[in-house]
Amino acid sequence: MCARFTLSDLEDLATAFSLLSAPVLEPRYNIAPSQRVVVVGRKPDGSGRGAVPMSWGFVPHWAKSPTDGPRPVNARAETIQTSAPFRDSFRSRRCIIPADGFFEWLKVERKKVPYLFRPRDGGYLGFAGIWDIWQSPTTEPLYTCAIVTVCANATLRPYHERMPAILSPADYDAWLDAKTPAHTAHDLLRPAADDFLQVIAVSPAVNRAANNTPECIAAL
DNA sequence: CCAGACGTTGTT
DNA sequence: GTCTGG
DNA sequence: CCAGACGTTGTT
DNA sequence: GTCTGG
Repeated sequence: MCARFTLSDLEDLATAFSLLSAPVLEPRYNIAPSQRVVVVGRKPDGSGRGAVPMSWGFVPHWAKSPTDGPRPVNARAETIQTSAPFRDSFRSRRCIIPADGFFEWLKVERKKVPYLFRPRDGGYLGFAGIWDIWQSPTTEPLYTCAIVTVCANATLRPYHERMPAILSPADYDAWLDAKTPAHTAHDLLRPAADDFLQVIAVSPAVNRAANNTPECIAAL
């Protein structure tokens, strides 16, 4: 789940995440794997939050190359503390990936019909994420991230078994703080409340990753 | 000991 | 069918 | 996630 | 990097 999302309403991004600025100037209606995403983290000196662009699709720091092996866009909460690629990042490189909605598909008569899920009352989603740096002697460091998934809630269940872990704003600091104990951080990974998200049928325009227009998030 | 795998989703 | 790129 | 490409030999 | 299988 969550292999496509949107970040279109930039007006309040900075205030929603206590950022002085965000590395995004253009709205994004159709964010797909391998593309650049905004990642919110704690500044190294601990003085609040910062936003950094990263590539969506996790590459562990020990990978032989970024193209050797899969680049998962999701990490299962159930196994994130023990899986080899993810466990170090879960301990010390947690982040929040802002969105204003995400997409799922239903297969209807062999066609993929997309739906947009977003907060019923508007505002942002903060996906729980993890990140890592991959480096080689001859290239720039590659920053990558993945979105943590949990079981679907009642809203998602007809569409998919999994959903992104959506943090409540009150938990942002604890999630980002590398000093937060792993079991405490893990307790923050829960399905959203059943009444939190609304479902909106949208145009198949979103199916093509190259389509990055408001049509992708407009209700049919 | 070294060599090789390590991750996700969906679909069947 | 399966892998890669977006 | 979906969309799109995927291969060879020989010859230029 | 670290763990598993041979």
